Amino acid sequence: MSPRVSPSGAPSVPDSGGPGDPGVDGAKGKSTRERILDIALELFTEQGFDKTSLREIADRLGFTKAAIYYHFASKEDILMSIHLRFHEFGREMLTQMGDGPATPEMWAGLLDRAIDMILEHRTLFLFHERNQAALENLHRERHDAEHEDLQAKFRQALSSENIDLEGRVRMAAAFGAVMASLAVAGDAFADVPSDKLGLVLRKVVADLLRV
Amino acid sequence: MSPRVSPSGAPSVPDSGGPGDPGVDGAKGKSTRERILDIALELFTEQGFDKTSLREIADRLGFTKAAIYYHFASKEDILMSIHLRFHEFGREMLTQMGDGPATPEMWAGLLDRAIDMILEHRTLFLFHERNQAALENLHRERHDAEHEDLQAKFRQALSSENIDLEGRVRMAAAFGAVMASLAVAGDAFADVPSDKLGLVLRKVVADLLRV
DNA sequence: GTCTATATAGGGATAGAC
DNA sequence: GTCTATCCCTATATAGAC
Repeated sequence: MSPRVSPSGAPSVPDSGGPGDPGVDGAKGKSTRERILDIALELFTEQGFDKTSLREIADRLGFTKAAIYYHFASKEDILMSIHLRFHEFGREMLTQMGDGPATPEMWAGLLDRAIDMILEHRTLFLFHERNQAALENLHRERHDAEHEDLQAKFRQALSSENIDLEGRVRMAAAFGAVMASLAVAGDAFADVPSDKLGLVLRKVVADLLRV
Repeated sequence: MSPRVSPSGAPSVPDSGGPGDPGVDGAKGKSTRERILDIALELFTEQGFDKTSLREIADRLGFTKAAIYYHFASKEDILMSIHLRFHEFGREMLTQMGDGPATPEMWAGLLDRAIDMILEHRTLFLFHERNQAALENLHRERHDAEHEDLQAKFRQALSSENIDLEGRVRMAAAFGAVMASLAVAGDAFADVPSDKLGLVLRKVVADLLRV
């Protein structure tokens, strides 16, 4: 318990990963904190969260595991930080949905954005696919209100009274179709240019939702 | 190392879960081995493989964790045994595919069967969804030739030269659509009767593959 | 900001009694 | 077929030096 606060007063901004924000030290690239997150994302995606030790992460970066505790309060804190990057996208989707009842048209628009996001952050989405268990444990402990909202909205849309069963199944199916094509079977289409793949997927989604 | 062989000479038959094979002891239901697998499947699906200890499994069954080692050589052996149940379905799909090039029609037939299987063994598929990382580690150690075959065939179909990109994406999408509707968003459609859900899904798949 | 050294716990696995 | 007792290792996490 008694989580230690990150020493740098910096808020946990959604680091876009771009070459934007300069590190605290040299003018050179990313801060140590971000470098830890990058390596962690890579290893967690490859081997899974539980099978990856802090030692492994530290070794890759050239220092010892204890040093990590300067930047993060715990191993779970790292997991959470990565999850937060992902969460940004969810928030965007949420606002886009508004609070009216979900319609197939809206869903199509949502997935349209999602396709771009997934294409651009493939590993991040793959990470979520492959670490569902660890992430659920995370939410069981820390009750993230924001996450609940998102999840609830999602489920609500999929159980909406206004839409018949077939329509709702089609919505779920469209979502799964996108995820499977981009994240899960990712390396099967790895050589396909993103724009081309995106184009086909949009067609598939439109077809599926009949819009 | 030096894996201990299961004492009961029984081959690891694909226990269908039915009330078929009587236990060794009383005429009453399942053998201890199967009861362990059932509880393990439940806990692994709920909390994840790594977050579930042998102690937890044993507690649920009313004995201590050491007793488990009479039935299984290791914790991974339990994971493997559960995975083998799943593998039966893959094998069936494999033979159904034959060795000719995959066509959308064949794929539709494949998914037609898959829908039934998933509907009937939802938790088993959900388990696989949520423990992808642990399962991949399993295959990294023990080189399962059969599994390689299945995986290879799957990828091969998705990268087949005979089918254009859109066709292949549609195949991947169809698969993802089914998985998402049945396993991932499972509780959203939990109250929907299986036959009704299956019917809609078949329609969606046919639509998606244009057959 | 990064390090060494160390505390502590929990989990997987073994040996052998009953 | 199930149990107790125990070994051993790894991993998280802490304290505090540089």
